[in-house]
Amino acid sequence: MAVHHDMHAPVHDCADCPIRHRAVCARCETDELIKLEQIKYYRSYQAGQTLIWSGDRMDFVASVVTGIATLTQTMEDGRRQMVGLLLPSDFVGRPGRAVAAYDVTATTDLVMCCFRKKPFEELMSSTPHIAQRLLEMTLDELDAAREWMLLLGRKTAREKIASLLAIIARRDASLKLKAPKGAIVFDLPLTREEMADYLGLTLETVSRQISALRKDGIIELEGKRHVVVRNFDALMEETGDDSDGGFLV
Amino acid sequence: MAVHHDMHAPVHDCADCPIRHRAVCARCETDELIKLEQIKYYRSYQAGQTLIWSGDRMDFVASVVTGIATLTQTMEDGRRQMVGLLLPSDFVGRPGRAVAAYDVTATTDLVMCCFRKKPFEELMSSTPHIAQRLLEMTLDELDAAREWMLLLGRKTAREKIASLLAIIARRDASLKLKAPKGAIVFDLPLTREEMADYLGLTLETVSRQISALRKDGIIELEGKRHVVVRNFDALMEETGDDSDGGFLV
DNA sequence: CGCAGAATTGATACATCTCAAGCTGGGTGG
DNA sequence: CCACCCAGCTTGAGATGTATCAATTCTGCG
Repeated sequence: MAVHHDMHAPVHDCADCPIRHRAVCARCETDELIKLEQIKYYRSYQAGQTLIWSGDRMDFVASVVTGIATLTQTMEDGRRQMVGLLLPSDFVGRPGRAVAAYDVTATTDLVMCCFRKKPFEELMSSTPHIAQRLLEMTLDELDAAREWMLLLGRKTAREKIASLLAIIARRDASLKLKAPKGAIVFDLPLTREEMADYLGLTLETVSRQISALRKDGIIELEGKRHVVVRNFDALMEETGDDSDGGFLV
Repeated sequence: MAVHHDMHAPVHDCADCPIRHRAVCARCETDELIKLEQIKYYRSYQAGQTLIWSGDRMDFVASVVTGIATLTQTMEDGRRQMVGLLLPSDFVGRPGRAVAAYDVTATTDLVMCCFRKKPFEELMSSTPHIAQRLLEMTLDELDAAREWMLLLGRKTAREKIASLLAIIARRDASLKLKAPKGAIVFDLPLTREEMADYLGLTLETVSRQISALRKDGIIELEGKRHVVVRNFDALMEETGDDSDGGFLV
């Protein structure tokens, strides 16, 4: 059993799992969980590690348990576009596909709950709860991708930055279950270059626009990564979105 | 029974349906088809008509039978981004969602096979074949959306145009089951403005880049819409994609 | 301390947008 | 039958936003 560069996390019980109610297993009954438990194993990766390269054979699918990973596409000449940001409970891999379509990289230390692909596929056809949940999650991802297409195709650099900050702020708030009262405070999980790859910009433009938002009092920065948003509505104004948007799901 | 602006096409049998083997019903057995048949109805729309507005209540889901439709998002100030191109067999609507997230517009005359949403959802949980096929189609759409994100975020105007032409050419070839020998000939199903909305460009830039590709001998034009591609590899060179890309599915 | 990666800032180049003027082709009505 | 019209398209000239290239400046860490 070769332990390459990855660390192995302690296996723990699905019942205690932090993503139990949101991941692909969310709908499973106890007996279904037991079957999943038999084919699952945990894997840990260090920040910066690329877990999967586009074109690799994939013999597993997985859920992000903790940490953040990215999905990126790269062109021959090196231009890169991030096409997905994977947060805890998000699903990686495609049942029925043998080869990875994107690079998957850990931007923070990362723990994944992996399922061997073959048994997972068999389980999927026998337990509709898994397929149902996966469909729901895939539809959500498709909506997110389409919102991102609007951003990439039509928004200005400033709107792109504001949109990304708003998304991170909102997610962070929902994770902490914080009331939207008072200042929203969070850490950027991405470097400037990663933000650029996500937004279809250069890192210099990202840096300039963040500075501009800071000068205009929309955000405050403590260090490079720590962001304070005192007036969330003001930030939303900068995103270019409808004021009532984002409540469809 | 108010027949608004839409024409009603003659109802026909699923067995004769041109999209029978590719649509959401592709995996259904005869008995499942019978149930679907009971809740389906056809609807026709004229080119240019918007079938669904973002925010509308949706009481049905549907498959495109013939014709082409688009999914678009619009910002408050009128900036528009197309986020989907719906071809025969593609699925419209999201089970479990009450309200449309995008505008759906017919760019050609269009026939849709509609299912009342409630019964469709019930059928979905009782017949896994439908959910399975829908998952597969949604995953394909997600891949397409992600490829489009690369285009929107990182490709030049010329590469965007070449990519769109290549996609249309390829689809047309696969529809006609034509050998890739000789010239590929097709009609653009979109106006310059629609192409611009798809590509995140202005219509002027679309027009200029098409002219440039014509001057460079990559494509030939007969009229505004009819395109001849004598050397498909030369067109592919202009897309910026890997030469071996697009064979993952 | 000092190094290296990350980020900022500046000056300039350039791709695409914007605004504006004509062109084209097919349909319509006098 | 011709003149006109109009939507769709093309082309031009100039403006502008972002990329590119190039210095610095931070920041954390060995």
